[in-house]
Amino acid sequence: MGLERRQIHVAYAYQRIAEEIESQILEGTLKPGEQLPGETEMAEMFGVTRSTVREGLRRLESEGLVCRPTPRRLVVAIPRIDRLSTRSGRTMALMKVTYRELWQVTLKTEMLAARLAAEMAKDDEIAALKSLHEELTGAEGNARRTIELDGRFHSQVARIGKNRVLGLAREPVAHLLFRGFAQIAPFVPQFYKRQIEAHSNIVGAIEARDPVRAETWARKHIEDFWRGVQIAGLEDEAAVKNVKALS
Amino acid sequence: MGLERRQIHVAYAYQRIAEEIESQILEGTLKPGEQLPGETEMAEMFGVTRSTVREGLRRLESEGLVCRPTPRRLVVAIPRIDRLSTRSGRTMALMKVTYRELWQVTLKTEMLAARLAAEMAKDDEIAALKSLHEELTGAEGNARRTIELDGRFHSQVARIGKNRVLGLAREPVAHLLFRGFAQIAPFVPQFYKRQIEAHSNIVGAIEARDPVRAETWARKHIEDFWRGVQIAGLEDEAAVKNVKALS
DNA sequence: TATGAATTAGTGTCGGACATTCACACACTG
DNA sequence: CAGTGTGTGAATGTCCGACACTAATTCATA
Repeated sequence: MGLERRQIHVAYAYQRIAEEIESQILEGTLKPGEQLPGETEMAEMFGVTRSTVREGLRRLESEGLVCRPTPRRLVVAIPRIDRLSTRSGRTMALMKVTYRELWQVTLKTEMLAARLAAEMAKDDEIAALKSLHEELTGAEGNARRTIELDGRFHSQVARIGKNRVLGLAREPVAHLLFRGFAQIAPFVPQFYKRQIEAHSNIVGAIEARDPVRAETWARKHIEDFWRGVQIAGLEDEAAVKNVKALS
Repeated sequence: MGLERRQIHVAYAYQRIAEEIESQILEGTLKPGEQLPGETEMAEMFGVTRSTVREGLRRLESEGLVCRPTPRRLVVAIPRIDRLSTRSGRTMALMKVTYRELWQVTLKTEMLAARLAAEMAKDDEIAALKSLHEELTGAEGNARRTIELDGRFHSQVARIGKNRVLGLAREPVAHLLFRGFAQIAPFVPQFYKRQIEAHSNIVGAIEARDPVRAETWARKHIEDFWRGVQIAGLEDEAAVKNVKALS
């Protein structure tokens, strides 16, 4: 039986400022796009110094809830997905997650993405996908470029599926996993061709609006990647050595 | 053909400070747990004022790369998963993602979580799961408590699976989706019982180390949830009305 | 009306200041 | 020696005031 540890947390002024503004954004009192008053004005609004306001604003900025298109305009914003991705990616890297962990999740997300894409695809989206695919075909042998284009290909597939939650969830994971291509390719040179072929089939299935086939090929594609991971002996290896190199 | 608009971005001092420290953390020069110099010291290290350093630090703090257990200790940290979750959750709420989007993803994550749990479970983890399940059984009829315990149940299942990436990816999504329970329960009172039954079966399958059955029950469980969503007519409804209420 | 110049106001940064309180070291007690 | 009290110093949180630079706005001009 004991004393519960409860946060006393007599929040500092700069924290309360941040929280206050945050609240108003989340409540909807402040709407995305709306412009906030100047620092000086806020300072006297909240009864603190400008320095204190600024410290609070830095936090909101970093959280993506406000942004400054130019130093003079401070507007309410919706956090950008890619920023969140970066952050998740960094965290996973710092946690030293393994290829196995990444792969298990990616297998599922990419299958889902492919299926949804086949269900939802519109012609222009397919065209965009094809053009990406062709670019990738041309990049055969170039690991760096392949990784870049592969990532964009899969992102595009996901985008076609019109599921923003999936987009949010898969992005950092897939990104980290596919980076591993660089470590695998030297062991399995035929990987380029296999990848291109799998992508072809995925595109084909999406174009044919065949969700099942799309999902199947996505599965094959990602399973194939796992084989590569195994050949390279990376299963339980941390997926990212040098976290810094992520950006 | 034109001049590309490229970010000129003559970074401000406070940004550079943040980036510099960030770099050193990501590179590994600064290791988690390590303590940083005082603000004054940093200020003269970087040749700026303390105010400027502070603004930079606020960003790092908010990113979770450093934390202050007490105002006097500033230590390098690994971003906490729950903080990331909060942020993703907020973003999804602000984006007004639908139940459909959340559900499509959750179906897959929870199936995977259940399967992995059945493969990896250790006895004490199962015990913990059972105890959670009993608590939930006792909460029948209480929506708020049910949501809380249901969330913890699913998180525990995921934790048993020993896949941190899955944990990271599913947490905010599942959290948001399951909150919908409160809107569904009034329409489908028998939901409490169905949920308890499904959880029982999941626990049973995990205990029996039967991945397939675990996955199957997880699927049934989440599919059932979708039926609830449909009955309540929420399919394409934004999953979170009042973002603020996310806590 | 559209273009350019002038004005103004606000940001980024600086330096200094002070109260509070926390970290560390030391003394004290059992 | 372990564990508890005390005291000192230092660092934080907050404040104030100031200035250069630049971007938003206003005004003048064609």
